[in-house]
Amino acid sequence: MESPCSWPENSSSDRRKAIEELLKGRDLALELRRLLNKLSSSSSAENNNNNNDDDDDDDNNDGVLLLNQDLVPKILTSFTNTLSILKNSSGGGEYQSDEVVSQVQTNAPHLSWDTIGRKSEDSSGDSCKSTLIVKDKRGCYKRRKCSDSWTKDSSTLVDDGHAWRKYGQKVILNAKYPRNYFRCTHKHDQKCMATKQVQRIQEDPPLFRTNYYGQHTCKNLLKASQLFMDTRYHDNCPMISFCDKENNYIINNNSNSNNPFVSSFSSVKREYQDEQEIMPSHYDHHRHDLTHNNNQTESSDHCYILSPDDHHHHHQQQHLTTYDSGVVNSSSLSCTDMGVMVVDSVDNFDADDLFEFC
DNA sequence: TCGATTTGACCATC
DNA sequence: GATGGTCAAATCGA
Repeated sequence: MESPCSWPENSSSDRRKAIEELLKGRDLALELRRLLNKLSSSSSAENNNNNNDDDDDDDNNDGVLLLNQDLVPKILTSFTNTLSILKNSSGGGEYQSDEVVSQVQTNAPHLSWDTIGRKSEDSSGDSCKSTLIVKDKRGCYKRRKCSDSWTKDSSTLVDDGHAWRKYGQKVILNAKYPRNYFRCTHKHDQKCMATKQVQRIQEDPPLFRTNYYGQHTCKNLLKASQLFMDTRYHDNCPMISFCDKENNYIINNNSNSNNPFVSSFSSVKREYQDEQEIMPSHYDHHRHDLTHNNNQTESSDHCYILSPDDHHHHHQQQHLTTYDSGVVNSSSLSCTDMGVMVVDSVDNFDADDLFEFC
């Protein structure tokens, strides 16, 4: 199996920077945990005594102030920097979290799109005869030879933040699973010609290959990576989503219509629905996450699931269940008003594990 | 009713 | 002729 970690040789400094940022983030998270534990203990003590102790209030206020003004921004900055480094190291593509990405920027004939939305090739070579395509001929197209394309291999079907619409499915010769064809939802309204093909290529462990063709030109809904980053701007966001090795995003189930995440996710959700047919079991897995089913016992690497009903229990220790190679581990996390979760077992965090995801 | 999916047909490329 | 990519009518579902 192809190694999921593929840092370019010239990005060793990026890797080092990323490690430094992650270590910094870990230290800050530990500090945050310490503060939260302090707040939690003083809060519970206050409840037990039922006294209005001014000193305790001051301590809590100071702690919250410190969280708001110092630790949380630092932690967010640390992870933001790390993601930025990873993004830059990924060859100019969008932030890739866990998939194997092989960008294929070939020196191929430049693909252009004709006025009727069908692509044609600009080529001076004799072998690439440019042909005019008549729209009213059904199925008329130029077979894709090469283009601005890249490939992702992933163990799960991941949300790339774009709205896709399935337009075809094809049984491929010598392939066990059919290939699914997706185009950008905004193909017609914004002339966005990005497409992708998703095909399951391996049964166990499940592996999916997604080929992307063309760049999005649409002003799409928020991309997944942006969504993650933007959580810092939503003071009321009940959680920060950690993306695990399987890219099982933890989704806020709070139906807040003002949250662009919610509205934008609907389109992605449809994609998952579609891709259920590609990998029903993993789609179920996604669905489990989306519905925050904590009773899940199905194995999945490092799957963090949060009980949906707990996210508004501020300053309260919450239970985080991790599934690691079939062994259910438990660690605790803290959730604050700022929507920050801290994995209690951060000591076990290995930065190299993260790099394997890149 | 409208948007998304399914699926057979069509056509370019190999 | 085989194969793969796309279209679009039919169908589905919210």
